[in-house]
Amino acid sequence: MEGNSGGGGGGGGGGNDVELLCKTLQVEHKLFYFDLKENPRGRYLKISEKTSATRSTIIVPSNGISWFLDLFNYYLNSHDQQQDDVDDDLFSKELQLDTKVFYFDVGENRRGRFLKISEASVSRNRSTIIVPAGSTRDEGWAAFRNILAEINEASRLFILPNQQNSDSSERLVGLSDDVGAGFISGLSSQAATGGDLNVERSADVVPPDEIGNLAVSKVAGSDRSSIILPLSGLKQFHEMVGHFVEVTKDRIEGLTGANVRTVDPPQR
DNA sequence: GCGGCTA
Repeated sequence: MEGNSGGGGGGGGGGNDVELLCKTLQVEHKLFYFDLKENPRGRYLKISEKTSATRSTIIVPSNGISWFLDLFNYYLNSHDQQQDDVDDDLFSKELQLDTKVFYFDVGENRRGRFLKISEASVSRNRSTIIVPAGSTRDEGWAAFRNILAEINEASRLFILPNQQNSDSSERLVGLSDDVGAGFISGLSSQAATGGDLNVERSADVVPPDEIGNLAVSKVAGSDRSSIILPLSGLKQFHEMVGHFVEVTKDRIEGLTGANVRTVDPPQR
């Protein structure tokens, strides 16, 4: 049931799980590692928080990534609307995915605000990560949310090469890092410029026909991975992230029989 | 260069 986890000698690429995407986020002095992995049982996102002397990890099933994304949007929005009499307890949510339960709680102390995410699963110790809201404008949560959004889309668009070279000799495919984070000029194909985007979770950003243009680069030994979307998809993606902020709030608050519940705080 | 988490 549990696989033979005792065989491997420690970190690195141990295990048969395939790494699809790795990202790193630094919030204040914490480091968060995002590893999208896949094994014959399915796909999951491993989120690790690394502190000076502590590391903790939660494992999010792939179907939970979008819920995490929604919840982070919820906390960002809720904090943005400066509601007067809101206690931190009202921000408690729990997310149930299969047999796991993730508890989301907002706390605050002298260091600032933070979001505590605890994973409770059967026969395994509860593990917790704490995400600082950030010093200004919740940039910590926002950065976390952005990475979740990227991974969420990546997981849906990811193409797993049929034949993987286990060696790290993979080369970048038609990609130059010099492009940077800016715009890719030219090629202004028939990308939808603004207008009405009917973005829903179930709707794919890029139709499957265009997936062939998708190029994925993996930098071996680096904490950076990049995904190249077709230009049309890129534009939609950009607008979609903004769109999510509005869509998500209704989703979270209007949840009916879904996985997320608002948790009533225990009475003191 | 922090510091929160709980069993």
